[in-house]
Amino acid sequence: MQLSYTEENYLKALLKVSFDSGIEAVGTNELAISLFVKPATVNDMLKKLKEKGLVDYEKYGKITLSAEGKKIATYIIRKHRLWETFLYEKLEFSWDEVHDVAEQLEHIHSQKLVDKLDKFLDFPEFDPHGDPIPNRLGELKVQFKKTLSEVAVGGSCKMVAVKDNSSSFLQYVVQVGLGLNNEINVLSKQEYDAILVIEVNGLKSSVSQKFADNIFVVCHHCEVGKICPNTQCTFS
Amino acid sequence: MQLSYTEENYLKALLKVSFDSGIEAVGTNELAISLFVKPATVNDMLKKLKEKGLVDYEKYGKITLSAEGKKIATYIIRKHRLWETFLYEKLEFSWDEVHDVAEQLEHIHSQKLVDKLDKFLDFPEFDPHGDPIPNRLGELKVQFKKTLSEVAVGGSCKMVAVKDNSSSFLQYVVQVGLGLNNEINVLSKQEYDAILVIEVNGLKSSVSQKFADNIFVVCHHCEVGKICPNTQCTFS
DNA sequence: TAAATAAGTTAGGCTAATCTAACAAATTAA
DNA sequence: TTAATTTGTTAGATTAGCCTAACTTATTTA
Ligand SMILES: [Mn+2]
Ligand SMILES: [Mn+2]
Ligand SMILES: [Mn+2]
Ligand SMILES: [Mn+2]
Repeated sequence: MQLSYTEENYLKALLKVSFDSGIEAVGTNELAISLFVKPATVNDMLKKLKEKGLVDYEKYGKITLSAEGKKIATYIIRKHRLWETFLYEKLEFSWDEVHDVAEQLEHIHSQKLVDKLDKFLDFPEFDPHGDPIPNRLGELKVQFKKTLSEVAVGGSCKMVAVKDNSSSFLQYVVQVGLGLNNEINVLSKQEYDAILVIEVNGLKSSVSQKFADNIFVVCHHCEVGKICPNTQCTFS
Repeated sequence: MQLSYTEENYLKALLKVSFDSGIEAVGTNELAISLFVKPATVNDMLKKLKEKGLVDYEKYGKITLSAEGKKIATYIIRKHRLWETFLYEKLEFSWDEVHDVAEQLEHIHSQKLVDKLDKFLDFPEFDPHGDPIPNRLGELKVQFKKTLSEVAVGGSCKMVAVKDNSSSFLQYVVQVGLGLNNEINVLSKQEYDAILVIEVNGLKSSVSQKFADNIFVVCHHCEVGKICPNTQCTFS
């Protein structure tokens, strides 16, 4: 089934919104916000996607992806993250520049291109933002993780991913000396507004709750797909 | 000016048709054939492109690209050929597979991507089909060349490009043992139907006039951008 | 040069993706 | 449990890119 650029984006948004909210069933308005269109527009498209068997949904009910819809959405994510990795690893893009270009590249239709790109990059498991890249079968590594705001004062952790992929946020992350796999010490937290003082590679910074909510961390002994050897670890 | 996928294809077709025919001014029907649409459709688009200052044309007159239109069309060609080179050189695509994917990739909007890709490929001057790749300034290497059908019986030459980029033709070229920079000896030619007997790396094959019209060749002493040291050379 | 043919244009219609405005159903609060 | 609010749907319009059928202009050919 050859889908349009737009149809693909609706499927991807559905997967992303349900993943981010933690709830499988998604509403029309929610989806409209995520796609920067009006609810009426979403409603039209939903009818078409239902017709094609890509979403399950009844009038006034919640929306979920069908098995086929989810497969396609996952494939789009796979392409997006492979392209981000390519741009970052091979073309010297910085991690805040890759997303917008990948938004375009993810819609190129060529199975061979995706497989060859995957091989060229040596089958990467994570993209430049720490997000897992689905493999040919749609499987991905699940990382047990918390946000930086959940880490106790006095504790330390390792950054493994970012939640917000916007250029402005990512540039800010770099500014406080942070990058993937960096150690973070949480020195103190304000009662009143939850402002955190953190230390990264000797550099101390004050960051907001909002900032800390968008940084994913694990215990610094944690390894992907394994049980953490640290018996005190509260992440896995 | 951010153009649509379709508008870009019209500009590219205009450049290609005028280049292939050797005549700058192009007609509505000609363009329609090349784009697989109807003349009426071309007419609609022409009005829009004229409005945007990308083509010069008056009702019932011939069509030419404006300076701006030509610049954009050349940039699309640059992207197309860089992507073909990437697929061929880095992702193990064969030369008959690259064109269709490049037709999609040429529409990705990112100046940085193009420049970085160019650098990653070490600023290639020719694509896998022997076509010149315009540089950042839109300049390209012009190769003096003839078609294989113009070579005299008993003569020899070197293949430098193909005219037809279709998968079926390119596969046929490989089948007779030919590739870029291979030496070809023209052993004989039939009076009646111009069937040629050629020899490539010791392999003899009979090829049609149509085939020979689509193979571009030079003298085997010729080098791009230089005057051939062979005083007998009839190519440059 | 007049008729025939080719080339180009116009009018009107279709579909995909979007919108606004009005309406209907479901949920929440009083 | 009614009223208010939120959420979702429908009807009707718009734009880009395409079409067919009918028409007009330009070019050939007799
Ligand atoms: Mn991204
Ligand atoms: Mn990412
Ligand atoms: Mn090509
Ligand atoms: Mn080419």
